[in-house]
Amino acid sequence: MKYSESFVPTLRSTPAEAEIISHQLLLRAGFIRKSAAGIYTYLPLGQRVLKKIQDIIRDEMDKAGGQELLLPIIQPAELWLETGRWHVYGEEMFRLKDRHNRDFCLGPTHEEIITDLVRGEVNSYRQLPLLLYQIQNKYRDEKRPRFGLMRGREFIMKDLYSFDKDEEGLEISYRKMYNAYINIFSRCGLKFRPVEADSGAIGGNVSHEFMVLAENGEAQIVYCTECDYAANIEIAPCKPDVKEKTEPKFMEKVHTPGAKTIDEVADFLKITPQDCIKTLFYQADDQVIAVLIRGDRNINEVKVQKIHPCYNLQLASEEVVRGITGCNPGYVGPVGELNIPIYADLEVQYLTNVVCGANQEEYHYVNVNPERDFKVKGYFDLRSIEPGEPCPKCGEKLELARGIEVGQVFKLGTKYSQALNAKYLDEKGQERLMVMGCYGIGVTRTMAACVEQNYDENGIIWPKAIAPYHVVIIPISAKDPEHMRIAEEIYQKLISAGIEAFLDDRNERPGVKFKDADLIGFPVRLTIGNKSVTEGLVEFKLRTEKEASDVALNEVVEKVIEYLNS
RNA sequence: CGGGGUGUGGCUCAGCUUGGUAGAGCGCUGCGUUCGGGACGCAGAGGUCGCAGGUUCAAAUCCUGUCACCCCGACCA
Repeated sequence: MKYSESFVPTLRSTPAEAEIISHQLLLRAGFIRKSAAGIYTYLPLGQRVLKKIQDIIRDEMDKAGGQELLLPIIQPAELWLETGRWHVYGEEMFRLKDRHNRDFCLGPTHEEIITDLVRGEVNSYRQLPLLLYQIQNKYRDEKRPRFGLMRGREFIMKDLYSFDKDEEGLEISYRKMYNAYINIFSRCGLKFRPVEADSGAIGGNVSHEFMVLAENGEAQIVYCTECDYAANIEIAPCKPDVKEKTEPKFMEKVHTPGAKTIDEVADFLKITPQDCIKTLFYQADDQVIAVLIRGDRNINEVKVQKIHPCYNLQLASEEVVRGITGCNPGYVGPVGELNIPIYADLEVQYLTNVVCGANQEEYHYVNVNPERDFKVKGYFDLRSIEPGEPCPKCGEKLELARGIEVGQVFKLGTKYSQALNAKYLDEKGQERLMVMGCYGIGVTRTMAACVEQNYDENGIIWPKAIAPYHVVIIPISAKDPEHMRIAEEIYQKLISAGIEAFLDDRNERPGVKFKDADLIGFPVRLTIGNKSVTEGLVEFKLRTEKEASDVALNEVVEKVIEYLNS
């Protein structure tokens, strides 16, 4: 492609709407443009990158036995009513009606539609296992689309669904996908980590997320410095810090004016947050529950939701807390009759003579002892793990990192085959439910994640495998016929050799061309200048390197190929 | 959905407090000088100031409503 004939609108200044680096650079370098909040147009360069990612995905899916198909975006409400998700999905779903007033939605995911397909066509164990996938747009009316491609309302996703006879079959399919994902993200040139994950609303019990490591990733993960253990912080199990019980003392009510937070209370009473019980009230659908945790710990809401299943869990409003306790949330505690379920973190049971709110404005209790002074529904692992704690697998130290979730694999089991009655006849003529798995990759998010991980102050640094073009050729002066002739010659040679070359033939000053080349992030840059004319040398520079080197004209193609294959 | 903020040429922004009929830089067009890291000069093109209503002789500016977009929180690939 020649720059003069291309549609690559680069921007000098960063559009005000872009906050994170991938959004800024993809806009500036002419890869994407926004159409509406969370909805983007992929310009030619962006589309090229997406296609490369998709091609890698296709290759690995096919190798793992997947078959590509294409499911509809517009899906009938009936299927979603059958699984109950028409209501569960709520506001997140884009809904529409046809002219006959029938309900449809834009598919946020495709479990329903694929299970419907398979239940109609597959009825014998001979037809299983089946691995079907698509690369398709997904629609989710996010409460808050943000960060450019990271959280869009329309995005491209690869989703594969596995249908197996039984759990053993599912295990095999799951392994295949897990390994395929490792291949895919490795080939994309990403630094990533598979981690154990929560299966969330999609359902199932076993799940892994694939996290691209990036400083401003939204997800927090912990990983072991010794073994291969890694998990989303949401599910990493915590061992309680067991403390020796001391002699219980008399519980007393003390005046603690203005001390509402744990830190303020600890400060006021000259104790540490570890000597406090933090009491939080949660709205769990239409019920209110209380959760107790040691003062220095953080509650993990995913874990709370596991032991108290509900659709929606959020901190209760101040009014609700007042309604139950009669006081400000800063002075609440488990002592006394709350008449709501109280759950406590495992560590709470080891506390003796600690402090908690007295359910009275400006008062706390001291020398509170669990079981003696209050009862709970049970002790569970309800907190978030912290860096430095022991690995649940080997006991060594855990470290914390941030990541961008680009893929997730789930064992669904029979959740959808049950709801949609997807059955087959086994060898004995017995009717059995298919056992399913689903496996997603956010294609557009992967592109953004890649930029988050590969950039410098001048622009994007694309990994070779997914760069929109391999090489940019810059003739220093478009007016110098010799520069142009040599540039054109190299351009043609590269193309003949199957290399994706981009010739910057614009009549611009060299600085402009260098800036754009860096911004766009071509892995290799070839500069043709006077030295090319007089000495037959071309400047060869890698986007990842600071320094350039001179290469003889007739060795350039070879050198490029050598680098691209390395 | 709660909280905060912003809408003025393609992009970044000033003007708004104190109403008087729209500006700068970048980008774009033409000519000239330049030419190895976002050049310079001259001459141009381009804006119903998000939209609707109101106040006023007069509204980008004041008032009301509305829409869009961005950021922070709770949910997700």
